[in-house]
Formats: sequence, C-alpha cells, structure tokens
Amino acid sequence: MDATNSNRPDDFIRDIVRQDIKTNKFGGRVHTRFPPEPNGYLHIGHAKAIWISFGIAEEFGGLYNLRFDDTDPTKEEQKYVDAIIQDIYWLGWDWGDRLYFASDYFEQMYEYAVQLIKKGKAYVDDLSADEIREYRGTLTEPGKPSPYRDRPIEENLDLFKRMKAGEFPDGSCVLRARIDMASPNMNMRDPVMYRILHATHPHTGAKWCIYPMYDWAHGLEDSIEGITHSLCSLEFEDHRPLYDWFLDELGIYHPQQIEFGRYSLTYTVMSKRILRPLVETGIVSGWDDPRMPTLSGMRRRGYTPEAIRIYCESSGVSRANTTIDLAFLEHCLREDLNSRAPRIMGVLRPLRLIIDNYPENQVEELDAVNNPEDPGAGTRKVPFSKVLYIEQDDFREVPPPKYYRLTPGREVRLRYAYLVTCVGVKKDEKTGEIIEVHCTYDPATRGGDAPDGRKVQSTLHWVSAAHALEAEARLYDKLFTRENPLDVEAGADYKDYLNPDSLEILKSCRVEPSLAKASAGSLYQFERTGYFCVDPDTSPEKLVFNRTVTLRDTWAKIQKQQK
RNA sequence: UGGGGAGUCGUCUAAUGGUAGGACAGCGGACUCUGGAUCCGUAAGUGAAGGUUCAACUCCUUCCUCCCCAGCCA
Repeated sequence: MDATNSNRPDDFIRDIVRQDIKTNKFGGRVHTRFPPEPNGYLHIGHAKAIWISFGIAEEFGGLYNLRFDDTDPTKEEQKYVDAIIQDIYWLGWDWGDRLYFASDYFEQMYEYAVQLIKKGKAYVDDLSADEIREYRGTLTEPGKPSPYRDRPIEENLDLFKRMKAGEFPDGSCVLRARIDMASPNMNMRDPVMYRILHATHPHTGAKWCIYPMYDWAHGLEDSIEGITHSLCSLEFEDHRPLYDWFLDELGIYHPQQIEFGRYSLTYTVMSKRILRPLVETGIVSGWDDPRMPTLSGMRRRGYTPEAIRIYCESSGVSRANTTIDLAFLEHCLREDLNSRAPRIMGVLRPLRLIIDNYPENQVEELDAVNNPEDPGAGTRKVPFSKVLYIEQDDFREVPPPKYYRLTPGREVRLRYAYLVTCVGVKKDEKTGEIIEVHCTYDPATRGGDAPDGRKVQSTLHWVSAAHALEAEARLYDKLFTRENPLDVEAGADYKDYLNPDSLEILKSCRVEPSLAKASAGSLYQFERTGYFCVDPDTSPEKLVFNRTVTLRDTWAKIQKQQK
C-alpha cells in the first residue's frame, strides 16, 4: 500500500489509538492536546507536531485542546500567546472553546503537591542549585541524598506553604520529589517540582511566586483535561517514567504519553538559539522574514496552510529522528499552488522588444487563460502593443547549445499573442550591452497559432511597456548553504554557512496591468518563472512580490550540467 | 564505559515469517501556446556477522553507528 501519498495516513501512533479504541481503554475516547510554551514563534516542526496531535483527534472523531504550557514566567510573553494562536488558527485548526493555560491549574497543582508531601513523597530542599547538581551524580555515578531529604512531613508542609507565601527569595529552596537518587534515569533522581520565582507571569500576574517544573506540571495538565494520548517528541521518552510516577502516586486519571521522532529540514535550522541572533543582528528582517522556517515567515513567503498539510501528511510519522529534504517541502508547495494560483505575466529583468512592423499606436486586448489547471478560473484580457518587455534571459545573441528561446533570425511565440521573428538588436555604443531587440510579427498568428500549422520551439511571456505596472520582486533562496548548518567543521560557525544569495531584490520588474488591485497575501504564478505572493510592504505606488518558490526549471538544470 | 531510543534506495516511508513497494530528489523519454503541468521509463536500499526456519527487513545472539538524558528550561 502506498502510505506516502494516501489520504488516510497510517503510522504507529494511529495503530495504538485504533487499538485503544477497540479495547475501550479510555472509554473509546480520543482527546489530544498541543502544549506550546509561549516563549517564541512556531515553526514548521511545530506544524507537524500539531498535525499529529490535532489530526489524530480529528480523524478518530475526538477532541483536541490548545494549551499553553506557561510555567516559566521568566521566558514567556503575551505576544507569543497571541502569535501562536494566530499561527495555529491560520493552519486551519479550530480548538473550539478548548483554549487552556497550565497556569490556570496552579492551585490544583499546589494541592496535589501537598498530597505528595503528606505521603512522604516530596520534600523541601535548601540545597543551592549548584549543590543539587553536585548531589545529583553523573551519568555513570549515582547521586547522593540531600541532607534535607528526610525532613519531617510537618516541616515540609510548613516550608512549602511559606515558599508559596513568598517568604523566601528566589533560589533559596525548592520542592523535590522523593524518588531515587541512584536511579540510572537521571530524571528520577529526586527531580525538582517547584522553584521560587518572584516574577510577573503574563497570565497570572503576581499571584504566584512558586512555579511548577515541566515534569511535575505536564502530566497533571493532561490529567486535569482528560487527555487520552499525550503525544510528544522523542527526547521526552526518558521522562515518561516520571510522568507515570507522579500520576500513579497521586492516584489520578492517567493519560498515555507516546513519543515520536523529531523532524528537521535540510538547509534550515529550527533552533531558537540559532534563529534569534539572525533576527537580532538584522541578517533577516524579523521572525516573519520569508526565509525563516517560522510559520509567520512561511506565511509571508506564500506558503499555504494546505501545502503545509500536504507536507505533514506525506512525510510520515515514526520513532526515528528524521531530516526531510527541503525539495520535498517545495514539491508539496508546488502541488498546492499549481492547482490554485492564477497565472499572470510578469517580467523580472526587462528587455525592450520592439515589433518593427506593428502599427505605432495600436493596442489589442488579447485573451489569456487564468489557470490551465482550473477551467473555471476563466480568462482575462491582456494589452498588446508595439513596444514590449521580455525577460533578459529569453534572448541570446549567441545561443548556447539547447537554447531555444529568442535569438537572431529565430521565430518564437509571444504567449497568447503572435509569432515574432528576431530581426536585429540595438546595443549601447559604449558598453556593448543589448538594450533593444527588434522583431517582426506575423499578423496571421494572432492569439499565438499559425494558420499554416508551423511550430515554434518556445513561448515567451511579455508585458506591454506602455501598460505594464512597475513592481519589486524579492527572490528568496535557502538561508543556509549546507544541508545541515549545525554540522560545523572545526573552527567554523553556522554563520559561515549562511547563503549570501538568500535574498535578491529586483526593483524594476514589470507586470501586467491586471495586477493593479492585487492585495497583500494574494498568490500568483508568474508564468515560466515561479509562484509569487504580494508582500504586506506593497503599496498603490509600488507592488511588492515575494517569490514563494520557483517553477521546476529544466533549462536551469541543463545550464548547470553544461558548466 | 549508566539509562533510554533509532538504524530499509541519496531523503522520507511501506512490507508485522511468504515476490523489499511508493514518494521526493537523480537520470532518460513522450507531450505541451509556461523548458510549467501531465505521462512513461530507469538506476538506487534492509548497518555487520552468526543462528532459528522450507522461507528472515521481520524472531534470537553478538557487534557497529547515530540520537537523547547530569536546568531551579520545556
């Protein structure tokens, strides 16, 4: 069976869920969650994780929650909450009224912690952070118990209450689970449950000064919300015994944690550690720079939610950490854009073409197809006249092998217009640069077909000089030159692998007049060159386009081979 | 050198003891008013060695490689 392109994805998680439904494990329910920490922007890796959790719930007729895992006020901000909501909503998910905040459960978590203390399963530790680290041991040596580990329960209760009351400064003490300092799993060596942080929290303000750690909080959040399958990435596998331990000790509802492999993409990095300096040093224009792997960047670039969904569905789920080829993402993008993007003609690097035998002041309105993949998209009129612009690349005075565009003496088609034959060029006397191409046209070929049935080798796009709109095009390429920018050679830095050509700005493009009212976010295929979308920087005076992705370019491939 | 994971064409992913298949990328071709799209063809893989079996990607043993864990981050 072809699982890759199937409309019904299948993977080990879906197998488990299917089995759980069959055995009535959670009363037949499926309820998942996506738990972002609001400390940064979402990227394409998150989109995949969201697709896994939300998609599975959706497929099995279950529910999914959006929950902010906001347990560290020193890193979290409201602006991230807002941006994350916007991004996930843009992706097309609708969590209904199930928007939750872990911080709304702090009171309940506190009560649970008290229960654990009363069971003798948690204690307040006065050791400093450094001391705790020393006492924890190493990967090969067991840890040793803190001198405060056997504090009487009453004392722990009192101390914990006073921690909450704000009697102690940051870092003075913590609440720890009392498990096993000799466990080969470092996570089980009396993990910290609460630390003191006198900080303002974006959601709870100054209400709390003790904040729960991830391991303590996460299972409780899942339990409180009645999550059935708590899906997360592989690095949390070591934490599952702890997840289970807390829930079992408390004797409360126990969701099942399942881990999947992490996803990365070639030629990009997802890590904030790398991305942040790019933003801060101005190497990119912001978190929404169209070269960024952030969802806001991809949105500005012209990626569609549908393309991202195709990518998620088609790239599979497994327990292996994988690196997906950027070309595959782009393939999914083109697949979506090809079917939906209206075609227009736009010339990126204009070269004047003059039709010597065309009447001086004549203008014809020619019919052009809006989208050959979608007959319902109809046609439009495009003005044609004596002076046109064509692409510089579409003319060669001396053609290289296999070049079959315009060259002296050759006849080509101007798309939807006429067959024209090159009869000469005009060069700048000083530089020798070609500044004009002269052609003659065959009036009998109006619309682009010759009555005698003769064929031409190529069809060029064009715009009428007098009617064209000026536009700026921002051409994007991969941000890094290496498949894995983090795989740095000795003495090198990921910054050495930044692609110097990741952005090229063309300021004097010419596009057909039908684009006059194009609004920000609109997507087009510039025939023969690529998919473009209107950037928010666009204005009535100047259209600004982002190149989303090029068309597959066989000629570029041939040229590459010839070198 | 403690613990936990993962190894199938270059990449992603199927085959759950019975012909190692698909997708992307590559290569070649057909078609075309986008060198687009579409279609066809082609090369390429089970980390290694043993063992069990009529039969092993699948089960067993040993080994190798890669990833994660020593935050009062998530």
